Amino acid sequence: MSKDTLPGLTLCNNAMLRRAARKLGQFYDDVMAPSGLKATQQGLLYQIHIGNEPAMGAIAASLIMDLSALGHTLKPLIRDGYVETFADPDDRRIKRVRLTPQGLVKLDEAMKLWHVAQQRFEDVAGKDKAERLRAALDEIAALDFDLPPAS
Amino acid sequence: MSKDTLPGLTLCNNAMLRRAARKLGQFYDDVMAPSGLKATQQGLLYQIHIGNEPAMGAIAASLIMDLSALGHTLKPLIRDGYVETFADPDDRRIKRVRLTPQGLVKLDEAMKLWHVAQQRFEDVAGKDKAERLRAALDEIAALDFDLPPAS
DNA sequence: CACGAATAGTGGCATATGCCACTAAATGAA
DNA sequence: TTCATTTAGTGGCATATGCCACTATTCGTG
Repeated sequence: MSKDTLPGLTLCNNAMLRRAARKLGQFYDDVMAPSGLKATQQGLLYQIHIGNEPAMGAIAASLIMDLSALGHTLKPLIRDGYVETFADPDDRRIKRVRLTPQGLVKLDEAMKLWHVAQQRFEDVAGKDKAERLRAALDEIAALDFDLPPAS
Repeated sequence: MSKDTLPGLTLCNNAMLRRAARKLGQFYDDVMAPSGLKATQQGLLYQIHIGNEPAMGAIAASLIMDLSALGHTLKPLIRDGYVETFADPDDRRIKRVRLTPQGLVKLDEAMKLWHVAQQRFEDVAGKDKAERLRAALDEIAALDFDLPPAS
């Protein structure tokens, strides 16, 4: 195939996903900036909030995030006093996570901005389209790419 | 709203996008691992390849990526000898990028793996669904979130 | 009970991305 | 031509994510 007629990056599912994620991330981050939180941090605080003092592993699993990545991401939030951790009394391997009172206040503040971004997105993209998109993304997150065992 | 009935993260467009991106990224990275390249790097090499010695700004724009982020991402590829840069003779502010011969070889190798991942994804997700998804993601990338000027 | 296997996290290292302040180069207007 | 402005990148700093090797616990079994 000649270079001039090569298909663009529009063909790679992964590349398109990342590109859209950068775009949307920049927008949400922008709107949330006044709170001092990135959209990812707001999302993480929210996830912790709706969980029942979730274990790190549980959070990582629901966000489809590497456990160590979660640990790293949590650090600035702990440092800033929004989140605290404690060992599960029944299984000391397990570390549970919860919001501090300040974390709760900050989350409230951030959620207001999140609503603005979310609303703006749905206004621009269309509510139906947004909903269908989220459903499609949720499906992808649930896919199983494992090849069946060779035997 | 009570904590028990709070909606999950399934409602945030941005969070869902990032979550799906992590999932798919892990899969593509996994398949491409034998080449020593991450999916992002393969995508970047490809983008450079199909461009005509593109300027950094042009690459950043088409990937919707911050210019400085592109610079950072390029560094390991330059260090490993896959990519080289040179100043545009007509405008020395502009830095153009091209693959080295080794970069071209590496890209070929990576593309073979990319095809495997891409094919597997489409087998599992469905070809139609994948195509519709990419189209939706492309639309998002093209959206304009700016509010009309206040005046 | 003793010990090997499985589970949950941590820390180090590397890439992915962004923002901001700063520099170099090109441009346009006085 | 001169100088303010705009354009294109760079470097530093910070977060986002992942993998791997390693430690601490718990569990299951002989």
